[in-house]
Amino acid sequence: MKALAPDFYDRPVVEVARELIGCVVEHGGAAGVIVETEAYHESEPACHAFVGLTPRTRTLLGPPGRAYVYRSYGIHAMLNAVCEQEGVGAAVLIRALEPTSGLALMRARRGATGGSPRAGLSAGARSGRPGARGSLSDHELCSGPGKLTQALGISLAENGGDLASGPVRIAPRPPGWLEPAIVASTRVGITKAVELRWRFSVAGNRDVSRPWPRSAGVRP
DNA sequence: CATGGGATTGACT
DNA sequence: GTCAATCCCATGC
Repeated sequence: MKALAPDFYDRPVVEVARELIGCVVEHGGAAGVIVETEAYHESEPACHAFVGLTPRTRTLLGPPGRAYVYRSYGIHAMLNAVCEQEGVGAAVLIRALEPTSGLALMRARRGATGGSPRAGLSAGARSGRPGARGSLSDHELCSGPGKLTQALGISLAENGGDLASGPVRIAPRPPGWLEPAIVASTRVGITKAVELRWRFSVAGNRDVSRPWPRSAGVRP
């Protein structure tokens, strides 16, 4: 699989966020097409790099084309692609994938421990719902930033890795994804700079993490 | 050194 | 809709 070169990421982060839609993320024997992204830039307060260089933002301020992986809510790993020139804190958060290969592996990882502590044990069995565990649908595997890292087996150990050489790799849009229908909307789960429409997703795709707000103008 | 807050998810009321 | 889990790290004494 041919990966995107570092210079792909060396341009305005919002542009890269849009261009990454349709590209393929691969790790741990599984892969999926990116269907949702968000851009973050040091010039706005929702970005971790807003505060400048700290141990946490070292990768974020480093050279483009690297993976920035951090832990969220003490539980989930978040995968970002570092963008813009070295010294500028900017990254694209990969928020959702449409699974394309290694689905059995994804399902195994998602069903196993590693996500929410409660996921797995008590879940489905007790609620009586058939199959809350062990039989996740394809659309439940990678439809969220924490879900996709779990499905691909991406952990904090991958922080700083080169996205061209791996272990986490990103490849260009495959045939059939050359011109995705992209919708822009506001970012999810943040409390600052909420007005920026820096979230991009594939219109109508079933693997996105959350429905589109009315303002996005997507027809169901 | 102590504290507080998340770029979330899944279970439960 | 509400809520807890859980840990890294930025911030403030």
